[in-house]
Amino acid sequence: LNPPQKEAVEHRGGPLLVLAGAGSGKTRVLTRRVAHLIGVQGAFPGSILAVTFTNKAAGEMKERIVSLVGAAGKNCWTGTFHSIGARLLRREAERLGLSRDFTIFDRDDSLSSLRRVLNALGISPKETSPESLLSVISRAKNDMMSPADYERESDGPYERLVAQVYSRYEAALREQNALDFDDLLVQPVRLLRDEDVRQQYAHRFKHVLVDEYQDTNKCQYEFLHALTVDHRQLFVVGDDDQSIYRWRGADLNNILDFERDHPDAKVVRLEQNYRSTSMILGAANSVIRRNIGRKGKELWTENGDGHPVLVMDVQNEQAEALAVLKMIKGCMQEENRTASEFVVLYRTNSQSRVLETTFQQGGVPYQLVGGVRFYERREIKDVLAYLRLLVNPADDTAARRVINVPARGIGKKSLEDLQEFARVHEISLLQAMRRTAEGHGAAIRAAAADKLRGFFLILDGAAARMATSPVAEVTEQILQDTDYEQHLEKENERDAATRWENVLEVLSAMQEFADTPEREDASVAGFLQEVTLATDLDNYEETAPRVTLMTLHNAKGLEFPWVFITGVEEGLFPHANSANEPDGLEEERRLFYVGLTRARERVALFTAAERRRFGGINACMPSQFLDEIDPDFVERKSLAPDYSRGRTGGAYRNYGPGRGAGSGGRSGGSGRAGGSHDEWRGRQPARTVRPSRVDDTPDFIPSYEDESQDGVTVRPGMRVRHPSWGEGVVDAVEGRGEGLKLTIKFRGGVLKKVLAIYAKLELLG
DNA sequence: CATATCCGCATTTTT
DNA sequence: TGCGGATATG
Ligand SMILES: Nc1ncnc2c1ncn2[C@@H]1O[C@H](COP(=O)(O)OP(=O)(O)OP(=O)(O)O)[C@@H](O)[C@H]1O
Repeated sequence: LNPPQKEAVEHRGGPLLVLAGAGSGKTRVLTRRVAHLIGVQGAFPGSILAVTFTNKAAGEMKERIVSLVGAAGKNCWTGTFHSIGARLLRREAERLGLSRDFTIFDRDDSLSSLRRVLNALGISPKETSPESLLSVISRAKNDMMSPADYERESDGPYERLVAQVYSRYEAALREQNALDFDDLLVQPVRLLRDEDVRQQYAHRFKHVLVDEYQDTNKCQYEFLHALTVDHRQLFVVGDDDQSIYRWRGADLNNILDFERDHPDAKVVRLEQNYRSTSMILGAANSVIRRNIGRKGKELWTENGDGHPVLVMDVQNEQAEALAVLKMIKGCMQEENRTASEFVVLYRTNSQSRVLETTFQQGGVPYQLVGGVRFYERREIKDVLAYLRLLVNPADDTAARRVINVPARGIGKKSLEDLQEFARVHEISLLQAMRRTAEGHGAAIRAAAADKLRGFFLILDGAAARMATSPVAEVTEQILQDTDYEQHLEKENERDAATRWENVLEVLSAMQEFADTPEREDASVAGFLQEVTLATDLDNYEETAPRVTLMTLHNAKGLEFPWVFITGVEEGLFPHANSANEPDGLEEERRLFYVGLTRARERVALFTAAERRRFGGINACMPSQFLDEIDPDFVERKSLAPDYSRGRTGGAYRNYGPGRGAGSGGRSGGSGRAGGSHDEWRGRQPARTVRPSRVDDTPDFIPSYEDESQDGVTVRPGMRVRHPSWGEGVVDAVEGRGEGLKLTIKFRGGVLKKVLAIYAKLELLG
């Protein structure tokens, strides 16, 4: 630790803020602080509450503590705000009038409940989008506004509508004994408004520590305040330049006003960056300097200059993916790097698709973080819905989910009738279903009622087994009884196998959960909770020999030797929608800063001339952020500018100025410097099976052999040789550029379809 | 009521 | 382009 780091770690008395830029060791300081509190200042592990940004980081911190002080270390509370909130609420459920078995609703469940509310209010989801309503409500909750508060302050017809929906939505959740994600933050604050409870917990948690403080919201602020207002042992670390969650309610003022809110606060600044080369740091600093209202930090490093940030112009997203792939392959081969050293970052999840397919075809293993979460997949949620009903029979959302899975002849109409019956009799949907099955409920068709009886046979059987058997076994029986595998096949033959595998994975997760000794909450509710709060990031294996693909948001707090950022184009990054939000551009810039500062050694930014979006091809302009990087830290390169039908592509060519792209000279868009297609093609050697490297390829672009032929027009009838299949004749040509596929007839009439750039083909004529 | 097919819309980012 | 909701048909 350097002196200021040490000062922070060893600080005694009063609130402390470590305000420091990227890679300056904030997280390290936080971890060491916990160790110091226990090891040197004699704090009990049980008196420590440490909030981390992921559950994984929380687990690692706890492990450290346990290795430091032994089993007692388990008594400290570490976790994300959400998981800590959930844990607190399970303990204190009755005080809030909740049952201990409450269900945590994910976004899907919340939306489903909201849709039902809209339906009951006669509001058409077409006119009023449930998604945007939910986000408004979520925002209100994170700002600690109750439905009544919202109603009071509502202005105009839309807000009045929101107020009404919000209030009904909350009631719907309470009726279902459910909490949404935001409740996990809001309800603990409500809980701590009871002075007795507050004192009890404030007394227990004598040391409260928070990582990534810049992205806390009002609600989290109040939570921390309630716990620390008396003893003032609040230790937070953060970087205002890395706040990227304003859109979900994060309040930068929490960190900006820390000193004002805590007059007795000490602020420690860390200015030495240990992560990145000075080129990368210089590039990142030059970008973030453009934001206004910053605390302002000067970062320096003892690390060497390193290499400039590479800016690559490519034709389209396919060329982009391929270029990334090739660079990674080249580096792995020639610099002996492992796949785990690379991360590919992007602004939107949809950009991962082309990367995935390219990596698959190129045989490079990857690890996708984010996107559709595992436990949000339909088949998984179906299975878990049965468990949810066993734990919490009031969970109408789960009931709605499984009522017709597998098909029981209960469609829209019967469901409506059942829900209406439940509403009139003030019972849960499950109870309405049971009464109907027993013959004194809603009037639905006899066949459907019969199927419902079958449903309860399964559910009640499972409930009975639950007392004696492990969850995994109970679930397995449910799957058998419902013929779920067959259901999957009937539904969609193509995906059935994958889906079933996912289901089996859940079973093994249950087993693992049950087999892990000394769990705080080993109940089924505990399992469901863990699963709902788990993110991909928690399962992320940083040392696995795979390239990481993830959004820039998910990359916060991580570091990699090599960072690729794709899609650095106007409208995508910064995202067009950000223009609608106040200070949206600044937040995008912070996100860019976060991306750049993940890198230890090298950064490559990609900007495409065109990109497929919604099926159409859109022309793209390079992102303004590229111009904002100080030219001294940039090296600009252009890849083969254009591909035309029937020619395999791929050689790197250098068109741009070697250095200092600056702001001028970009008006023509990117990557089109090569003139017309024919002209360009005409200049290529007639036949180059293994082109020598383009001379001016700078040495920091990994040198690799281009595996495709370059500049050759392939036509049906041409003879080729394949290393393993021997000689053959091109039968058909489809696709273009990097996606060029050849159907080749080999000896014996064997037809093979190959991607030209990967098949090591030799052209014979 | 289930199934097949069509159409329209979407992509910002996440617990 | 691809999914999910809406509509038509059996
Ligand atoms: N005093 C130090 N000596 C050597 N290396 C250090 C020191 N402090 C931190 N590091 C290293 O610097 C890197 C960044 O540390 P850390 O992740 O804690 O920074 P951070 O400020 O939390 O970064 P960010 O805000 O970007 O997430 C890590 O690899 C860490 O091991």
